[in-house]
Amino acid sequence: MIDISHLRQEVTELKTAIARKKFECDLDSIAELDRERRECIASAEKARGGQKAANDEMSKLQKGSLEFLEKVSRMKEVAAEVKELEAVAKQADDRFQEAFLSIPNIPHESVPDGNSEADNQVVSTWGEVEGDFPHAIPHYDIPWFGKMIDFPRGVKVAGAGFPFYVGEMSQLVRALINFFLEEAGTNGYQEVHSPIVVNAASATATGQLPDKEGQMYVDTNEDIYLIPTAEVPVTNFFRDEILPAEDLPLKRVAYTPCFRREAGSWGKDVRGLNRLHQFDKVELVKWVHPDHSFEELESLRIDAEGLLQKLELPYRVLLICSGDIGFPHSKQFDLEVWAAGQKRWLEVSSCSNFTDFQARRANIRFRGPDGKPQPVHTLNGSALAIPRVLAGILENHLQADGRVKIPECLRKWFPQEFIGP
RNA sequence: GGAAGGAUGGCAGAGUGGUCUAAUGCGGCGGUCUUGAAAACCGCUGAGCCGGAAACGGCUCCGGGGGUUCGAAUCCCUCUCCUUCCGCCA
Repeated sequence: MIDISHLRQEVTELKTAIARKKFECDLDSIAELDRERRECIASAEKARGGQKAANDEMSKLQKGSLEFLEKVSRMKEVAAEVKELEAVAKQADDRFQEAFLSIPNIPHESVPDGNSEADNQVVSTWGEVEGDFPHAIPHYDIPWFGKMIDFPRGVKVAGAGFPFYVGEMSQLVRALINFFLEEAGTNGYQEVHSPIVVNAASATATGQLPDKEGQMYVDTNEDIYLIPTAEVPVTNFFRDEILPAEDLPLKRVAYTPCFRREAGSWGKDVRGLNRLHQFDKVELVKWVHPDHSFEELESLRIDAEGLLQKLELPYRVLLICSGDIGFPHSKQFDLEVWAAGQKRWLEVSSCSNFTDFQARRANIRFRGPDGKPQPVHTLNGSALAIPRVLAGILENHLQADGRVKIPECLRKWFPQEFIGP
């Protein structure tokens, strides 16, 4: 949800900004709905005020008196009128709110123009990208891959996209989770262990509903959703709260499984670990003062990048263009690992500043210097998504003897130097 | 799953149809007094929306939604959540 003053006072600027996102959105008629709504509310409140004043007088009259009875019959009309005007006002308000909620967040001025992912900018690259990897093969073609990550049994037990990680591979997953959590702790993020289901209110606050309903697994009996990312429960931790200004910035990290139906992407890049219905991810979330959110986005991205560097994985940083950025995002960086075997980039992290967009929906505020509550800015970033990092490790660290070298930083939780036959 | 009782301001807790613009207490903020502090005393004390340049004024909010009534924190329906007891259980 954007700041309504943009709609009232800077429609032209707002139009330009929204147009950059390639969203269809009729701001003129939404502004008109706002005017209608305010008119209706004003007349309903006026009528209601009159009714209240009359009621105060009535309370001073003798209950059964002639004057009282006269007044009752007169007030019946007023009551009906108030009811009618209030209904009209509520209708106008609902119409406006629904339309208003459909306005996407404003892209930051530093976000480049563009129509699609083809226009995303490569900000930087790190490591031996597209270098000399004589043994490189796609991770799913490594001879022992199927033994350690069992897809057929996952299909039998759950369905496609729900593999088992077996033995040393399971330990490696656990090592990655521990490594990510511990690094985040060092960087000042407090660890939380979160619910992995959320209610509709939470999913609406972060923007999954109504926009991406089809992407989530839902239990209609309980009206709860399996989370597509820890962003949803963790951001909602402070929903409907006013945070002490001195607590900002607040930083949290959570490991959770994530569930995505991936409807509509059937058959697209789904081999091996590239795209799963359930995967593990460590997520960073920040609530910050509005003045510092874009600096906080930089440090968030640097926190995520540090992990890839310690894992010795070549990667690039993409600045997502205005046409490819998400509905609630103001600015977004993606981190992509170079998968040397598949010879393609795999997205392992998305770091975003939502400015006040989620905070307004979620009603997360802090007290400004004037004592008035105002929305915080929220940010989050994967650090990192485990299966694709695993794919990166398998493809980039594969040795001539068919084993895979495990990065030094994981040694604490995974004592062996190699994994494989 | 069964039964009963609850949900009121930052917290505790009154209020069962008409100055409730919600008592009282605690906490918090400001002031008086004091060398300073404490105590005591005095004052203030939430959120949203509408109008307004502002000062300020109005409307809404007593878990959510709906209803009854001229009038609802208060009565009715419904949903959610909490507590206690019983049952089952990691």
